[in-house]
Amino acid sequence: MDVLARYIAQKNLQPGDRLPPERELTAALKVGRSSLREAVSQLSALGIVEARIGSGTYLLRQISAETVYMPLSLSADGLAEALLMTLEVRRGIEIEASVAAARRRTDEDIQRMEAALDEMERTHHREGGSGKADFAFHMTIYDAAHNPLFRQLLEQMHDILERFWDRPFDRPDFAARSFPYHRTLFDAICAGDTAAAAEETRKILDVVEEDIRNMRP
Amino acid sequence: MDVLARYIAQKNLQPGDRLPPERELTAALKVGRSSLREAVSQLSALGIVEARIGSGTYLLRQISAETVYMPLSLSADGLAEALLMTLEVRRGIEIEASVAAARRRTDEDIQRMEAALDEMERTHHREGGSGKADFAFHMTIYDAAHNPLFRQLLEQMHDILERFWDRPFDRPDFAARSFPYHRTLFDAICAGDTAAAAEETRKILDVVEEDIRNMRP
DNA sequence: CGACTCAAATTGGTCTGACCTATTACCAAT
DNA sequence: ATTGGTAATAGGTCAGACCAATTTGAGTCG
Repeated sequence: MDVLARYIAQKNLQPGDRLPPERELTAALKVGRSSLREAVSQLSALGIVEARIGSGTYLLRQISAETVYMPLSLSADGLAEALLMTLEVRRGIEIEASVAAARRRTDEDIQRMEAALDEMERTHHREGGSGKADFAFHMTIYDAAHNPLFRQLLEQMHDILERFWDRPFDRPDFAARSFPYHRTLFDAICAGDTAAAAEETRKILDVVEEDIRNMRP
Repeated sequence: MDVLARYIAQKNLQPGDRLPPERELTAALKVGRSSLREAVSQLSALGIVEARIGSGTYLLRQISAETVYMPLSLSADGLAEALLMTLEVRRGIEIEASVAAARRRTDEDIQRMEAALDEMERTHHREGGSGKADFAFHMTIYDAAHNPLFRQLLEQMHDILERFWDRPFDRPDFAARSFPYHRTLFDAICAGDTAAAAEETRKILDVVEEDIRNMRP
């Protein structure tokens, strides 16, 4: 796997790029196809690469020689319980992300966040719910924190939750009461007010938690 | 990989147990050896399993049918940067864990936490450093939060970081200044004072962050 | 000229069987 | 009881064949 990763890094492949076919890689790296496939298989398990049958193997995330891999495995029984448990963890991470964003946001970050917030408010007034626009706004906050782990963790937690609970974030009224706090959170981050940023984030997630509890049968 | 994972879960294998040899597994799961090896390879990349040549393949962490895998990859310039990034995330999670512990700790939790704290203080006065006992105390807090995700996440983050930085948590003076805050954190959790628990946790991690920054070349 | 069809080439996925090397287990000699 | 060496065991690698899904492109029809 290290040899393959080094090859990818050295060729300077970008996310979306296609790797050479396996039979070519075996020649280039001078290994048998089984070994090569095990390496690809590992990168695939780590979410670095995606193999599409008949098409090719594609790079999903950029890697370098210094890339550190941090595979986590989580188990919980019961969907609603699992959701509430992950929400609790998410609250901690999300608050810290907001604090970091308030501390490190650049002017560019502010522009991106405001654009996403405007888009979200438009969608909200037009369709009632926010859904994807809401998530997009939060993503701009993670990016403003300038720590890639925030985005990776929260993005993947979001993905996983969405897979288990049928469209919880697309319901028109879901977490609607959290709507006004998004603007106040944005203001706090702009002002560099870490305490207020933490507080507004907590308010948003409290609404989400309440709504999840109410949705539970 | 799913088939293999299901097999392990169904056989109720525990961490440390040895899996059947590959040639037997191929028969049991009715797949070729290459496919089986790719699955093992993936579990190995995810840190679930460890293959030791000539000896066998061993289970490292328990898995179940509902286990979700969340592989993260972090590219930073240098290990210290990576450590600081993960520390920032860890701070968020750890604070939330302390808050949850202050809210939900039982009498049993308090007993376990106090025992671990006493042990840690003894070790500290005897050897100067705390090391494993420190981590053991924090683990009792995660358990007192009564949300298994906290322990799983923080335990794994700890493991992974330890692999990359040579014994950072065993240095005699590392994070020594955080020592008194452990007792105050324990008191806050006992008293159910969530705000104080958050504050003391933050103090501990601030010391850790400072020490990491100072250790940097 | 454009859209559709279908066959060939490409590409990842699987299986088999062979051989290598490190580890472990066992048994005989001391 | 200890030691030494040998055989069995187990993971690691390689080669070659075949399968199935996708992509490509030539040819055909409207």
